[in-house]
Amino acid sequence: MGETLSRQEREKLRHRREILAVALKLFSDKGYHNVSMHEIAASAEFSIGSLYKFFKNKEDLYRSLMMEKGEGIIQILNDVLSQDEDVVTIIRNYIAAKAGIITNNIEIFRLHFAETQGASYNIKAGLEQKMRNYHRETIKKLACVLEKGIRAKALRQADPFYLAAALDGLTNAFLFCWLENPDQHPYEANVTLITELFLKGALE
Amino acid sequence: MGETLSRQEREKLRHRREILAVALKLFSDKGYHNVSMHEIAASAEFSIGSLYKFFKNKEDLYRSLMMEKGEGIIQILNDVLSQDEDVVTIIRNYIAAKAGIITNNIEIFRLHFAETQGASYNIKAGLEQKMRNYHRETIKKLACVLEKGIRAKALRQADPFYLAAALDGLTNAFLFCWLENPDQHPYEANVTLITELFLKGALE
DNA sequence: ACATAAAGTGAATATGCCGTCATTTATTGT
DNA sequence: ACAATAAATGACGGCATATTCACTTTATGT
Repeated sequence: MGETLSRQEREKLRHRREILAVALKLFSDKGYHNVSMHEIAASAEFSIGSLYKFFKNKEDLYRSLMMEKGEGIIQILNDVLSQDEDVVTIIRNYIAAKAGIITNNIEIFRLHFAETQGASYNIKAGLEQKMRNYHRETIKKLACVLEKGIRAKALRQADPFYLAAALDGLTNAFLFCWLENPDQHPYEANVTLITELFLKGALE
Repeated sequence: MGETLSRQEREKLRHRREILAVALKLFSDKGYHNVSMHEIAASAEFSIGSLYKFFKNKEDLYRSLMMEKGEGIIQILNDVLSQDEDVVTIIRNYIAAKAGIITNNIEIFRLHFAETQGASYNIKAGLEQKMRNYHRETIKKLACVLEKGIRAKALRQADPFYLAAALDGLTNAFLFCWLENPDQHPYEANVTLITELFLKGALE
């Protein structure tokens, strides 16, 4: 399909993206509730009215932000988990891929963690549900990969879902270290340690 | 010190605690910003005016809530980590203790995760800083314990801080499973799996 | 019984922000 | 050059909610 967009349409898209980028920065710095539409408008150098031409309301803006970034991320992880490699290689690739994803999306993650975790029926219920499902799906996909490893007697006999959750948690731990102090705790430098820890444990 | 409080003083404290309990419930259900002082007042069966007799403002109420619960929790973990036992036993006790703590404080954790993670300078800056320090201190204390294990050649040669972070992340992963679905993923049932995974890894 | 203090109340105030819409400015086609 | 259409503007209405304070009720001490 030769999606030929007119200049005007391309400009419009660019403006939309600019607004989203500004909003992401502000939200991730200050939190959803502490950023006003006026502030976003001013920061993006548009009028408030214009914001409402692009997005139905504040929630819609937030929703668009999360969904559009989120889908790209899921895609990447899915690709890694669909590779035709042996389990250990895929695990290593998964750990490494997460590094790249986070590096390119710190703000999104900050925001996601700030607005989402725990609170079950916050506003944006539908969206968070969807994001959570994405996450769960990824974990499940990871679990499938691990299950093959278990059946091949490469991995320990255990519920693959828990193994997947464990790997997810392990990587997150290092990611948090890194988020708190990017210079002192570079995630990428620890990919090997994470892999080793997950596979062989902390003993000896 | 025989802190003899008059009946009136005891009542006042009780009222204060009741308000905090109600606020915790509401906050953890709906998120800080989606609960009004009026709602807390009504739910606690006090007038708004009374709330402001107890707490300077909404933020002060929240702050009190987090600090008072938080300090108790830190205390428990510190105790576990100060036991005079071998490393592996302490690790197991730590994992188990976390189960108890979370069981008794689900709301606090929901709330903490919802309001705190990631967003670096949200409101309540001072408080979150303090909470984060508490967490860091606990991790450090855990790291000290692990370091002894490393020196004794019981644990793998690695930065003890990272090992501590890893254990923290691993337990959190299971806690999240449990938070999302308490019946299907009881944390307590998995203490052994967590310990095994941390010590020996996923390989088999 | 009475005075004094403490606890409790809620209408009223002040603030801040979401979202609208009548109007202005820019762009396109003829 | 000139409609006709699309994009952009920002003052303003309306609403939710934090906080105050003048007042009422309850408790305490003499």
